Amino acid sequence: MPTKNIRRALDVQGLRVTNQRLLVLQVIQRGQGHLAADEIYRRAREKNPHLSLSTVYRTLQTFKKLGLIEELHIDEGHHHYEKRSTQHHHLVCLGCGRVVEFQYPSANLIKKNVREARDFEVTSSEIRMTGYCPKCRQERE
Amino acid sequence: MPTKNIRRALDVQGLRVTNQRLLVLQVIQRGQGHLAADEIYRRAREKNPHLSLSTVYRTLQTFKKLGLIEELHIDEGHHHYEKRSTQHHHLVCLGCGRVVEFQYPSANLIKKNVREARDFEVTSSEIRMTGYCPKCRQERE
DNA sequence: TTCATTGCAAACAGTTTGCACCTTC
DNA sequence: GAAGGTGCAAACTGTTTGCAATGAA
Repeated sequence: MPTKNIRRALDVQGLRVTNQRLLVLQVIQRGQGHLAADEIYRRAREKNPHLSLSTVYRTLQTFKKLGLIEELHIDEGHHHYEKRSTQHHHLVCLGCGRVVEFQYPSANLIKKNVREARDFEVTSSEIRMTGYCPKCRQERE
Repeated sequence: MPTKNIRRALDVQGLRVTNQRLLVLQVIQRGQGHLAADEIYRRAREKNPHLSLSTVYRTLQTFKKLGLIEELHIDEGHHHYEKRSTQHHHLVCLGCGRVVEFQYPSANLIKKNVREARDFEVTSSEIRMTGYCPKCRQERE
């Protein structure tokens, strides 16, 4: 997402464009999927060692509300964030913790069905599977 | 699940059958879906006021490992637990927090596809959607 | 100049752990 | 009697918040 769009997204809400916000967003964009807050913090601090962790959290909440990023509940204990993009889902290996993303086009169909069957306005959906990747499966034997 | 089966499940692992474990499991079984740890604690204490919260947590971990219950990541901040039963999924209302369960038979198909496409041994899957229930949708207008 | 935003430290919530005592087998 | 389980309090982890200082508009 070019800077211009971020500016607009913030502007519309009367929010200010700060270095911290631009930096956090940059980290998330470069980070290819599901970063935890403390990892975002770590990476962002390489560029701006003054950045505080609470700013990271506040920024993440802000971006979430703006719809710029999505919050995932991949594993226990903490959240992950990633930029909002083409819908994809997550496959979590219980052995090594690796997270594989996969597309599943008919997820939209499920969404539509649920909407109709339950009269629920669905704003987001996530399919999350856990199991063992080929490598960990081998090691378990 | 009758007591006999619980006993066996524990027995097989060399684990002991204690009042606390039976009590926690009973609460979960009666609790019809997704209880948070502190709610389980609250309910169990009505029967045994001596029960400690850490025992509840330890018991939940034990049951999870045994496959007697499942841990869900429905919302932020804390986990939910429910007895392992017929596969169902969750629809979370962002307005009132209500969680509606729904069945989705073709979830198994997705599972199978993912297994084949990714060579991933899938042990569990959850579809989680967020949105607004009819009531909250009305109120938002 | 004004008001949103930040950094810091302190508070929180949920969960885990060490240890002495208790219970199941 | 031995080993596993429990209760308690204290520790931990991830996240949030109050407040004074800072910086974008």
